[in-house]
Amino acid sequence: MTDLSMRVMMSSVTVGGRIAVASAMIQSATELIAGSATHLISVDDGDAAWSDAHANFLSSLLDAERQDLLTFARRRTLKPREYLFQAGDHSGDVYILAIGCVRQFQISPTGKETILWFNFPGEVFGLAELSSGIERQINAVANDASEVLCVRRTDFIQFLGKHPEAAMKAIGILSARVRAFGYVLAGLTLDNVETRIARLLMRFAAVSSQARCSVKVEQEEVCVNVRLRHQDIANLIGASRQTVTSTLLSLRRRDAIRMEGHHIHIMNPSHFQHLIEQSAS
Amino acid sequence: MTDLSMRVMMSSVTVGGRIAVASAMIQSATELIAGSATHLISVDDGDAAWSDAHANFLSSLLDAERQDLLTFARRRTLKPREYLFQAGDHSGDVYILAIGCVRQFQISPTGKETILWFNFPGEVFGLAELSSGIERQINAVANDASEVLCVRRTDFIQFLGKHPEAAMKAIGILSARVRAFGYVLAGLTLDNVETRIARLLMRFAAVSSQARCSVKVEQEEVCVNVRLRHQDIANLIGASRQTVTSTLLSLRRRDAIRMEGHHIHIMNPSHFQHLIEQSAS
DNA sequence: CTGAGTTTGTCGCCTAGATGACAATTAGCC
DNA sequence: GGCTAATTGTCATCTAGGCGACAAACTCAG
Repeated sequence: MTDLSMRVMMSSVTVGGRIAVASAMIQSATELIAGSATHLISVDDGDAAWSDAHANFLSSLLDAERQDLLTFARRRTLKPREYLFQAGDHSGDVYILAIGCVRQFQISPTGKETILWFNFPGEVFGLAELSSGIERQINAVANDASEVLCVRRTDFIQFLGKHPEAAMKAIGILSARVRAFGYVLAGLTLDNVETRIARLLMRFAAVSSQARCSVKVEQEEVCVNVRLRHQDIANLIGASRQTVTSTLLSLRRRDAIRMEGHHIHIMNPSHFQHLIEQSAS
Repeated sequence: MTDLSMRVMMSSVTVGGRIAVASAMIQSATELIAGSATHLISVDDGDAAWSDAHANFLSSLLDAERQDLLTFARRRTLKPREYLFQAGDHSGDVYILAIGCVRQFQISPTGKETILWFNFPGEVFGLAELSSGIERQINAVANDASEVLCVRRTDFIQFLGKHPEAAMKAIGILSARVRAFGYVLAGLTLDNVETRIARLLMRFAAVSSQARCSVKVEQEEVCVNVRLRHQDIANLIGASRQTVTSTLLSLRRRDAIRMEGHHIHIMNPSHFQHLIEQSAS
């Protein structure tokens, strides 16, 4: 497969009941082309939705489409922890993440944070408020140093109108997102904290870009290449920070995972998957 | 406002920070035109997403669009509890609910049901599996006697391609669905069972069709016109049946709600809303 | 290198809510 | 009307995991 054909490849393909996720990343800020995939991680079938939901919208576009979209785009650089938008804002932009990682979350009246989504390079977001000019309902903040492309809502709508194929892709991504949330929902009510954490890690491992993990990845081992504090994991799975800490510890003691600097490595995915299933009680 | 203009009215409008939901229903199976709204229920602003997510796709289409779509559609009648599709199916159809109520849910390996969504008349669903011809991930079953319009996936895609406006609407609905799930997610992790039930009732009250409630609705009182067993509520909010029973009982004893045959009436929405907020602890 | 600020690791206690096991109702059906 | 199956109401019991309160370990700016 040439690099060229890779450019427009969707990031997931179904292979006999399991899906092989080809993780892609934007290699150059100015080129914005999907890079080559180096690792294949198989995740649970139920998580097909998960990887489609994180699909690289930008690189799935045809060259002409992409070109057209980029003419509308303003580029914006974000420092870690810098807000892209906040609940209450009126900015009617649609965003595409070029580099980095953006966290989307809600804040409850009591100040608790619920993380809804992590955006990885190539993903579109901010579509939700696309309809009427309602104010933003959620918050988006850069998790790492990031670059986003900002497209005015009206321009984006116009773009989609002009390129039905692209609109179809947007619908596909959104649908996958809905399904992914469905799984999260079910998991939240049915699984215990350990299972929820384990599943989360598998998903992020499949979806986060592998390329940046400096440490040599052993044989089966996969890397969850997202900077996550225990508090973040807690906000993601709806548990308390303490519980996350001790669960993670227990997982480590059982050699299911390993810390490598600031990210987690899953020692043996298939074994880990197995562990998830039986722990589900 | 004439009946005619009503036909293409979107089902929600923003009114000073709160939204007034104009509940609409399909009055005649053969005509498929949105009926007139009789009640206005205001819900929490955060729930704007909720009503947009339940938007009446069919009646939001222009006449020409609707006509075009209907040429593709086969009609199917469902008895209560009859399956429309099941996890594992390969039916690549997109559905539009004409009459009745359809329940979408997942079954866990241990046999537990998680209800993801209730479809009300006019809603599109089954989009999720629209992308590649993956098999259905979830189950859909008629909650009441229902009628659905079935459109082959390829036809639907073609339809959207031909009518960018309609595609935009689909995107809008899907986005709202994503947002709505976000709220459910946050509620699930932050609120206790009483609050979750209360919020659920408010949402369903806003979204379910009012017209069928035979009993005279007192002054402020609103009707949650969906047939829900305690078990269903439990599956919807992720609680046990027993807890739902006793919580509902407690709500009744405090005159917050009232049973009317098989559905629940919320005695005083604003008071109820207040109750939700303070109970949230 | 240093000190403030953040993040992790550890305890013990305590409550919301799950679970199982019933009895009491109610609905649907012949 | 009468019978069965489904649904609701009630308890007593048990536990996962929340919460507060620390100490230890890291991070990073100056």
